[in-house]
Amino acid sequence: MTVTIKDVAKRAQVAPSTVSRVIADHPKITQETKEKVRKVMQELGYHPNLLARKLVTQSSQTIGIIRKTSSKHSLSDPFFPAALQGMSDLLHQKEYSILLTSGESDEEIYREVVNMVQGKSVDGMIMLYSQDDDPVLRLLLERNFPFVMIGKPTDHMDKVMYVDNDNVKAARDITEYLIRAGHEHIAYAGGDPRFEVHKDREHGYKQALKRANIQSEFMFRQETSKENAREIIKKIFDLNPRPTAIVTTDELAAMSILSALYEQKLRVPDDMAVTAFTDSMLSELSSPPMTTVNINPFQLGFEAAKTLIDLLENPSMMKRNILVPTSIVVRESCKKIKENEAIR
Amino acid sequence: MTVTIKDVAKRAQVAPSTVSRVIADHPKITQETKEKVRKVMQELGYHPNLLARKLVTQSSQTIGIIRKTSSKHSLSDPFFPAALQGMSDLLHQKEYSILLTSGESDEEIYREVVNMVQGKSVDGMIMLYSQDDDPVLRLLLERNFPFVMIGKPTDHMDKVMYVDNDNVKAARDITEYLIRAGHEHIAYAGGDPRFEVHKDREHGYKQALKRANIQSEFMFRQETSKENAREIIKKIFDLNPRPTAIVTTDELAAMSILSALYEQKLRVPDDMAVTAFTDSMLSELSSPPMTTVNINPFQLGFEAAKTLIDLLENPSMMKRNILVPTSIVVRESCKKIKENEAIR
DNA sequence: CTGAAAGCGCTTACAG
DNA sequence: CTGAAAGCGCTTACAG
Repeated sequence: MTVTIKDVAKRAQVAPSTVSRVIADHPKITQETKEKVRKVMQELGYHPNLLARKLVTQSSQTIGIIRKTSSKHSLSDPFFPAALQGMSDLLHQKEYSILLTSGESDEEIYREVVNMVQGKSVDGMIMLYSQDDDPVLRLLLERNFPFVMIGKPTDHMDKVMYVDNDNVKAARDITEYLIRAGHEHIAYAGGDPRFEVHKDREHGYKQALKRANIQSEFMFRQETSKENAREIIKKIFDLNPRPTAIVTTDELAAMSILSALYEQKLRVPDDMAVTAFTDSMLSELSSPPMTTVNINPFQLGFEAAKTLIDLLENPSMMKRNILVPTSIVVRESCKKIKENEAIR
Repeated sequence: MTVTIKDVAKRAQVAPSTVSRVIADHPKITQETKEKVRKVMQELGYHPNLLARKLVTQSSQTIGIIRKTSSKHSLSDPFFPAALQGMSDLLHQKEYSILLTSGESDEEIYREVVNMVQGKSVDGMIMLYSQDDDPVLRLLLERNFPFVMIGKPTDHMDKVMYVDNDNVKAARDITEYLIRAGHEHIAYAGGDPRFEVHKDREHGYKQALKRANIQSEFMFRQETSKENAREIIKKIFDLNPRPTAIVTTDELAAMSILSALYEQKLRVPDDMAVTAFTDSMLSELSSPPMTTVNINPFQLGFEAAKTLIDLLENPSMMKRNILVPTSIVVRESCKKIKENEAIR
């Protein structure tokens, strides 16, 4: 039923190997034969079987993407689609396909990765997270399998290539921005510190306070769902002195906080300043639009893919890590504290 | 370097075919041989080469997902990740992998699909959209290639299996909801009517007005970016009589509208009622939380994948289309118009 | 219950 | 410049 290289060869009266070379546009085949063979391919509607090619060339031209889907939260977080788009852009350009993990639990994901790696389904992998003591990371390292991490490895720093923001700096910057705006009591609502990214951002927040000689520190570490946001707001407004600003570390968290404040009829930025991370359209479209750390998720994805492809094309390449710069996009969710108010 | 079935066979002193059967857990192999072979597989760290298996079984155990990435807009729209998660869940359960298209333009996407289909990289496809006069659809149909569409086909209705909401009804429902709340002048801000989904929703909106004997109709069809939203709001407030409610057809559009209203210091729902579609976390987290048509995107993805797998397992199965029910989730972005006001 | 052989559809040294 | 042959790593009738 399906037409193979042999059928083409027979019809064109050449050897299968010649057809194969025509497909590859091998320079040593005459223009004449090429044309003859191509004509037959047309006629027969021939299309190469990629599976067969992959088997013999031992290369899948496919990249696996490992994502954590654990929290329901992350489903709507714009980071994933943006980073995916960045990877997708570069990989498409290089003619690589994208294979996605679909597991929920850590064990499932681990098994999928084993399958991809050992089953030769992918030539390389991109990890979309960095986590303490991660079996997936260990496996990749053990097998010496090409991969790039988005985020900073907690371990084996010298062995893994990664693409990341300077998250310490990013969080420090936004905190300092608030300090410059006159805020002295600043709360932090971040994520699970088992993930490196959150460790770094906590760190940056603390650094900023320290440098400004601010003693008070208010950390909230649970996933910032709407319910948790309510609690956080409640707690914050019970505090004395109470924080006048909240640093959050993703857009959904920021929106949850905005929402909780709205419920309490508290105004942003008048009653409370709020900042976000990521900077997708959400920050622009929220009410009020949010002042946000733009971490360039598209670029993170793009550079990760690029680094991985470079590595595959040149396996002995020097290890290199890439820091994608961040910037603060000022919108309307923070305002200056008046001098006299700042002192109270 | 890599250990193959032959290596295992040699070490276990059996034939390669036996090893193959052990892997497949063939019932006619003695427990004894199975154990012996499995032990050797362990020792050698054997893992089957999936590529080879796929070539010989002529099945890739992979599903291709065709998505339009054209508009930048769609990058943050929560529909895609939610539907992806639904497909992912089912496919993972059935041990299928997911291959994503990465093309931007229609031509690129088309070429990718040709490659997947002809190159035997996927066993079936899921189309995440339905569009007029679509070459991709034509190709799939011509090749008689198994696929399921999310959305309603514009053509060849009898030949394509699809999973969809009843979008006419969904839009009618939400419009009627507003009418029941006393709104008489209701604007509609929807998307490009080349996509079937938008045609249907326009239709539903109009139906509701007609049934209620409402003459005034206000349609805005451009992609509802923040800028367009500003213009829409401006136009609406110049209208006389002016609409008191806006039906939007996705969450980002709704947020844009909310944002434009916020800029003008107009209050929702007091000055304007706004409704959304999809119902991800966004509708819950916006300020105010939005009354939304829940289209169950996860379920759409899940059912599409399920239908496709059923079809692959039983190619002669009866064509079946699935309608995923929608419901209105009432939150705070609409309120009743007072009787006396409703009359003006 | 197990083995030998053929074959999935390609590519790539090796010859000539 | 082109062909014959071997091989990528599996699976699956066919025998016995």
